[in-house]
Amino acid sequence: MSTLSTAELRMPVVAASAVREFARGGYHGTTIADVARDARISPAYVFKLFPSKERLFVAALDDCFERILETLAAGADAAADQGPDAVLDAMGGAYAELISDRTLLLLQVHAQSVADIPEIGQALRAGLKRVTRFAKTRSGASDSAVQRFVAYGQLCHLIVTAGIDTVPDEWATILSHGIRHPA
Amino acid sequence: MSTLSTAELRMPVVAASAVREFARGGYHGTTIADVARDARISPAYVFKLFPSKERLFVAALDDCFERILETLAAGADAAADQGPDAVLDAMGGAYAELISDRTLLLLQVHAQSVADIPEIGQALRAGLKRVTRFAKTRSGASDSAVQRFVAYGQLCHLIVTAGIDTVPDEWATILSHGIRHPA
DNA sequence: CGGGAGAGTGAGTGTACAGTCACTCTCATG
DNA sequence: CATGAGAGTGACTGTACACTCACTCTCCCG
Repeated sequence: MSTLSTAELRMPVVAASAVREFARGGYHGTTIADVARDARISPAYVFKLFPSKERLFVAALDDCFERILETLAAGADAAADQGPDAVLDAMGGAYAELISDRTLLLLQVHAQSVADIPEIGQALRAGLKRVTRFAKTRSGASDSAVQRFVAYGQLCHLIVTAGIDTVPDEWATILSHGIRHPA
Repeated sequence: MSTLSTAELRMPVVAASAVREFARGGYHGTTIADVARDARISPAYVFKLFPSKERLFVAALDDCFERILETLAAGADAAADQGPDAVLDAMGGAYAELISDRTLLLLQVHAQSVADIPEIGQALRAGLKRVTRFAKTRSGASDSAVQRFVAYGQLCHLIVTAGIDTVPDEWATILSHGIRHPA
């Protein structure tokens, strides 16, 4: 095989593969070989680009939050009404659409589950910090409205990961009611 | 070593060990040997009591929800004001106290992360069904109040797993404000 | 006392995986 | 064309782990 790329160009591609694969299997349930296969490179080369599995996961998580922030910004900008609550609502809609393919949602849940690994916990907090601050400053909503925004986001994560949206039962509709199409 | 117990008595003890160990390491990050060590039996005997690691995890999760239900019931009974919102609030307080040692909280987060394993997803939904139904019927609160109850519970899980309660920064207080002592 | 049921284990087996290393191949430059 | 920097890999290592099996030991019942 010939030289197709530089390490600088290859890294974000591998990070994107890591997002997909870690979202599918979680940290412990995903192998370097899985990511390498998705990125069409050898497992050995993954270790040339990232020093360890932990750092690869962190790169994936950073990418995940980067995309979320972009989406929230776009959603906020597209809001017809630029009042605080309307902007927050528009962000919620944009987020719901973003995670309709489940990948970024699952990665966050997996990250929560291995947040006791110091570097991962730190990356998770950094991402949440960015999301919280952006939601607050861009919308100008009250602290409690921002808190509610995040809380219902977490509920949405639960609904999708547990497959509650596919349960046609009353308890399931209580939890899912009004949550925007986690299709 | 002598015969100390019957399988029937041993099973719940091992399940309790499984709750502790799986809460610590998650499904993929915990070995049967870890659980066996905690329960002071050999790894081989764990497989005499439970047919597979998956089923052991399910047993742990069932135990976890059993304890949560008991706690919610006790909290509700102890409420001075038996109005719907007051009962729900009392349940929230009891839950906050229950998960102050993080074990049951972490197990739920780990369960969410491996809910794509069919048996585990099923057990998770069964637990959530019990919690949701109990919260609704025992309190008599509105659907949206019950939904809010669960949503803020999930926010609480995020705060604890990500260690947000230890961050002395404004974004962290926005998320943590009013959440009862996740110490 | 003989035997059988059930508690409990030691010693494996097969496999999978994080990380390493010596190596090749390509290409730009002097 | 020589060389060297950097892209990329095959083959390996050491270890860890889910699960199995043949076995022992104890105690109860006839």
